[in-house]
Amino acid sequence: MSVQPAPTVKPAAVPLAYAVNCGDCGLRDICLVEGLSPADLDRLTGMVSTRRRVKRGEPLFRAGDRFDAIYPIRLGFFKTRVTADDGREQVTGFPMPGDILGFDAISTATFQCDAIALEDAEVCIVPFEKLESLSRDFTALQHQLHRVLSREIVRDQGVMMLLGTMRAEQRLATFVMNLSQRFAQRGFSPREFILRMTREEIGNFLGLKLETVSRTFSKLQEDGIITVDQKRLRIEDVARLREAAGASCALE
Amino acid sequence: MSVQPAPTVKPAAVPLAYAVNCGDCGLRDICLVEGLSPADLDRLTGMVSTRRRVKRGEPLFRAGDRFDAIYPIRLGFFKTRVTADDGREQVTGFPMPGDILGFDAISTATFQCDAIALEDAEVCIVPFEKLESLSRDFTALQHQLHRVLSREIVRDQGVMMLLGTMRAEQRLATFVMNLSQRFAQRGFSPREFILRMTREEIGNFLGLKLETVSRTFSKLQEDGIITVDQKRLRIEDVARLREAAGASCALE
DNA sequence: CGGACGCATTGATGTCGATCAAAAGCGGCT
DNA sequence: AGCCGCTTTTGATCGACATCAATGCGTCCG
Repeated sequence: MSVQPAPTVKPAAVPLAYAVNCGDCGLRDICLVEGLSPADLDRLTGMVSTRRRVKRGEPLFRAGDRFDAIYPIRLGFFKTRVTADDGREQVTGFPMPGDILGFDAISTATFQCDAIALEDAEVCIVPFEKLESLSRDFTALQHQLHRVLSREIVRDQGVMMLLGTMRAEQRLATFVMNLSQRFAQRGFSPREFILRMTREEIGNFLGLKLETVSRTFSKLQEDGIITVDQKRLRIEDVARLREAAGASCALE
Repeated sequence: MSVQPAPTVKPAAVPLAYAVNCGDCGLRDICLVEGLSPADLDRLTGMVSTRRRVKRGEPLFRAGDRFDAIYPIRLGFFKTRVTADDGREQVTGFPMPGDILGFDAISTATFQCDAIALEDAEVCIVPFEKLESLSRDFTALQHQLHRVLSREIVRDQGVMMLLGTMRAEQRLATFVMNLSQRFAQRGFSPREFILRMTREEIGNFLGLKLETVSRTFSKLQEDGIITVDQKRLRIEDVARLREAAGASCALE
């Protein structure tokens, strides 16, 4: 099976690629654009005319790189990863189209994590100075920027909850619920999708070893809650999956 | 011993309390104020004339409360805590003077966590709409707000690294190193301080049980790295503590 | 076609931290 | 002072997940 550029089930109404401006972009409701007037949209679009493609396995940026833009994702999954001095790595998330990369870099003007494309991907380039400048003129954009930054903080709290208080099965169920919801938000099937990341990457994110991820997938499958075949995952019983997740799947 | 309003060792030059404006505040270098001109400071000060005291054990805000201001801490330790539907709790941090509470609330205009005072405390009240408005006029403030939001995201990445990859001793050593550094930044002794939180709260933050925290403190003490007597902690060997922390103590 | 490599699955065993339990220290209150 | 409750410490045991190991499967490539 070849690497697919988008999740299994394509939405009827929302062609993700090839939009030429933010107003037409299928991701407008998720990205920076919410609540902006058409005229405002034109100004925003003018700013993000540049795009960048990233090949599978390659970094969009690395920790230490100089920061000058944030990157809304147009296409493809990424992983973000921080590395400690002694080499320990922690995957901090799996951003997908509509999510925005680079907020960790604002504080020091230097990226603090690596962003690696898990498949061939494409991002918008939003020069941060321009964004700041535009958001001074332009209240709706300012609000939206602050909301998106805050949303990232809330997401991180959810991950802390997961890592700090959940057992393996709950972590994995929460992870699957979260992916499902995010696919749904983007117009894809919440019931069946392709896992873009390896068991090891999932495990690293969830604070588990890859063997535990594999075993736990198998157990959820034995229980009839999901079906997993390699990277293809289907949710068979949403209610019981939610139950297994402990009813708190607020990672995003 | 009674509850002390400030850490053990008082700095000579920086009286924290009783500053009447942001320019005089001992926390200016940590809080929102960095890089602002005197005139700018006056305008900022005008906005935060209100303060609020919070008694030990009481909440400054709770999850679900309506958001309209952020709260730079002037005095006292807090804990922030998120609660899952099923009652699981996760302490997400121990903010201290100079840290700012409430950024999790911007995205939904509703607080997502509880902020509980661990001792009698005092915060500034910064109405968020006014702050946004002022930061539109006022580039340095806008930058600083973005930096502080981003800093919070980076901090959270550090916590994920801790919860996802470290073993108990490493977690606790990292925690102590982090407290030490934050005291140092604020002009207090990095070598000796009072723990404002219980073993249970530490454990909850670090993803450990209180017994494990206690045992691990005892072990670090046996090894001559620290001395702990109830809530009083002294670092005896910074180098070995750093080593035990795995050389990555970047929680803040 | 066949071999090699990366990824996933499954089993056997080990270990760190959780859990259960008891006792002691300290602070607060009457 | 004296009692009570909360916090902390320490010990004994248990269990979930890590670790070590072997095998299988899919894909890529010579």
